[in-house]
Amino acid sequence: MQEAFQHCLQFFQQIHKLKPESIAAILSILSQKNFAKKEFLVKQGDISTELYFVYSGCVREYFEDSNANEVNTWFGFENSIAVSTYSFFSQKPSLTNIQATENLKTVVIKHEDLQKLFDQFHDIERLGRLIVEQYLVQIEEIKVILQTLSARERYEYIITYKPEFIQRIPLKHLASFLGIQLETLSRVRSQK
Amino acid sequence: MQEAFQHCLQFFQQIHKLKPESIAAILSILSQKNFAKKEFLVKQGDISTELYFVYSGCVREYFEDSNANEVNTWFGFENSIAVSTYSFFSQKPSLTNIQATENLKTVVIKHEDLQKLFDQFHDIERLGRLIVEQYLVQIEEIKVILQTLSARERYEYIITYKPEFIQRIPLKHLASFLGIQLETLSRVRSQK
DNA sequence: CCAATTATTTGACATTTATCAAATACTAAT
DNA sequence: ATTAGTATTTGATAAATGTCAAATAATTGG
Repeated sequence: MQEAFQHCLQFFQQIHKLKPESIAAILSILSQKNFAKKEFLVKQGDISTELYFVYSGCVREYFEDSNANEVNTWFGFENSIAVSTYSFFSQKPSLTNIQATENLKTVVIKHEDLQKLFDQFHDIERLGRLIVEQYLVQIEEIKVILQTLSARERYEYIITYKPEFIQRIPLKHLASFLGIQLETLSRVRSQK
Repeated sequence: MQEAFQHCLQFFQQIHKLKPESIAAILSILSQKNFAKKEFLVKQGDISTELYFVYSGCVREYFEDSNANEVNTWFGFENSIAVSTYSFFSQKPSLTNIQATENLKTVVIKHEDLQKLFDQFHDIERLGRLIVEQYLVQIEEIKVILQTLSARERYEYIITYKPEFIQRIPLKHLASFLGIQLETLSRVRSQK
């Protein structure tokens, strides 16, 4: 049995316990995909047909704005789900790229397979709902950060609540995630 | 048959068609609640046990920050669902208030009843998942606004994509929603 | 190890936004 | 209509952040 699949399953079961048939069904649709650093899981403009459980490595989600600046919208590490939400949910072209920022091992779930599991297994649909609920609450938290905090306070929030970001994400990416300029972030850091 | 219930049901069915038994089950748990302007649907610190479909009127969601400033996080008009997400999902104390900003008619769904329907009817659980997915995408949109746009651009976004906000929401509330000061918003408006 | 690239810092200055104070405009209740 | 309260605007100034340029530091592939 694949190590990565087990981790993925554990991730799910921690959110919602599944019955044996559902577990078997999920295991039957999982596959594994590895990405080299800088490879893309999802490209802006493409329809995202897959969702990824990050088993090891790190990804970033970003888009290019009208001035071709990259705006980073999300970072994912081990034991998180990487998905271009809008595209995966609506099956319309993705607004964002998802890119490996380290060599990456993922477990893949295809949209089509997942829909079938949702149809067949009520408890998997429940799991899906709960995951989306959790994801939503996390995004709301970041939204409030962007709405209310100064550059310095945003950085302090990261230090306190997302210390792994400092270790693993280049400041250039972190800056746009926090909605500030790289130089401002650098200054805020030095005056701490 | 209550007018408001029908509207609520239509709202749901537009997102996901339900089977007759599920419709009947939903109708059996709906109730109606009206709020006078300034009344609270949810109070910061309380556990939110209800979700509201706004039939008429307008609500705002906000919290008080450490300096007792109000930060508005969401506005809801007719045909939307007002819910303190974190609290309703987790059944922990709410981080936000939800308050009627106009006299308000709502259809109420109790958390406890909803969980029972989720257990009993797979298609209602599906509906729940789809609603959360839509809500999430909307929040991500606002998050990007806060992450990337200047005060002027934020205001222009509202004018273009949320014109009803200008009509129905006092600038004071809109300002904190956009993460800018009231005076800045006023100036941005005058120089257009 | 070295060269080339990429990441981060620093400086000078411009621009945007916040802050504080006050004036004006609007609204709702009597 | 009048008054009190609330909402919005305006002005002067301070503070925060952005921009552009360049220096320094770190990392990576050969």
